[in-house]
Amino acid sequence: MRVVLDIKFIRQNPKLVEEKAKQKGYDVDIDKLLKVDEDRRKLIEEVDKVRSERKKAAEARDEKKGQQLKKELKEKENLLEKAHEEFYLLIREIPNLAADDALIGKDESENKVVKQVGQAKKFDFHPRDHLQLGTALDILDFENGAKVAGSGFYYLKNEGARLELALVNYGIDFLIKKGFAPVITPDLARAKFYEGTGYLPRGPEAQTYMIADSDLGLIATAEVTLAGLHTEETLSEKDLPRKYAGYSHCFRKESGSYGKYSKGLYRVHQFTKVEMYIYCQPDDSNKMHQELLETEKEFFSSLEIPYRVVEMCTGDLGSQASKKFDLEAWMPGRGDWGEITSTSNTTDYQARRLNIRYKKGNSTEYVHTLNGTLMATSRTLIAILENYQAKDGSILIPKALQKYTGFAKIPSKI
RNA sequence: GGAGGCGUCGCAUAGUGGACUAGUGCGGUCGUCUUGAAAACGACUACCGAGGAAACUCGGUCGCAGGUUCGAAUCCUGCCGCCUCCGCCA
Repeated sequence: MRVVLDIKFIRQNPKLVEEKAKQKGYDVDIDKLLKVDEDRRKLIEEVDKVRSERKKAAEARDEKKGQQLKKELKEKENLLEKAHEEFYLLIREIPNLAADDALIGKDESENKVVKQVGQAKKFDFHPRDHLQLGTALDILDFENGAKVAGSGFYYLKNEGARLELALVNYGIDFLIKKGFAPVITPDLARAKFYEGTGYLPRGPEAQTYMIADSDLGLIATAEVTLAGLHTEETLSEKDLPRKYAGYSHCFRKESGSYGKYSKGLYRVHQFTKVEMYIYCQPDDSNKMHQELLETEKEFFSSLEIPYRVVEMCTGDLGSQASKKFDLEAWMPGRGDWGEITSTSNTTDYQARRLNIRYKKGNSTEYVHTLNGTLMATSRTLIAILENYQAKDGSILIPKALQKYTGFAKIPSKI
């Protein structure tokens, strides 16, 4: 595991790092970190010195001295290893710095709606929720999903299945036109890629399904596999930015999530997602983040689904992000807005942990990485079914999507 | 799933316990020569860490992690990956 923030930067700006972490709601002990860092560096010097002596003794074929140095080295190396462990334990807890222009706030209640596109749709009848609609139309089947895989799993059937495929195809085409390279990623990844992207694959809070007797987990987002794509690589300046449109299934435990807002497709254990992921030069990442947000907006505008843009405040950024925006679509079934996309600028946080760099002139630097949801099929289906429903329970298909579905309407069966 | 082989610097290859301070070729960069270019010749050509204002010094890295040894690219164990053959199978 590599460092999260540059330790040299932390040494030089301890107050700033502490304050920025506090804005995110992280209580970090910088003094302890710096103390451990100092001890660690002292031990490195000592170990290097003994190794240097060992080398000389070996060259002189001095067995007696060599044996003695070997013992000494072992002791010092053990101390150093302990110091390293302690150091990494502390430094990995330090969150990425929020951007200087990030919205300050303590939790999600202080997030801010920065834009709204379209109006919360009004119906001249009482709108049904997607679960009622989908079940009645025989396109969505949670009952058999539960029978076969458990609560939170579902079957998409008939026009439902075709709708998901159409959304994926539309999404991928949409991104290809914007210069993204389409990629189908593995749906499983080794634990180090979860850690590298800033997710915890194990532990009580973990969202990830791990495969028993292995180091593999089912991915919760293609962000993990798309970041893994260039792990341990040094890219060249001329192939940046790299933009990927990743297609994958996503698996989430969602343990402890209940309530009316978790109903139906809103919170499920498996869904399909088209994810955008960008590697770029540090100077470009703000611009790229805006592009990701604009792309998400354009996509949902094209589907004519009402949405609003929410800027996350520092308390809701998580460890990885320096800045983050969500799109929330109008969901008539619940009569409220619900999250459908999220885009983060993770600056060099993931790049440091996964060692993804690029050559800039003579020097080698960490890239910046960004991610954004183009579209998760489950929640997009909610928005389409609920916003496009007619009084008789039939569903109109958004115009932009008709070319991909091959039908313009799901006829009522009510 | 079974058997065997392999993993060395951007690429190709040498190296099988101490002179490896990892050699050589190709590629690349710079220079000399040239009106210009080519050729030829010469130099340089990986990454990480610690110290230092810097020049630089020291340490580590031969797929990854351990081990044996005064000393490991080289020997041993585990893991990862690749190749060949067999079996099975969409």
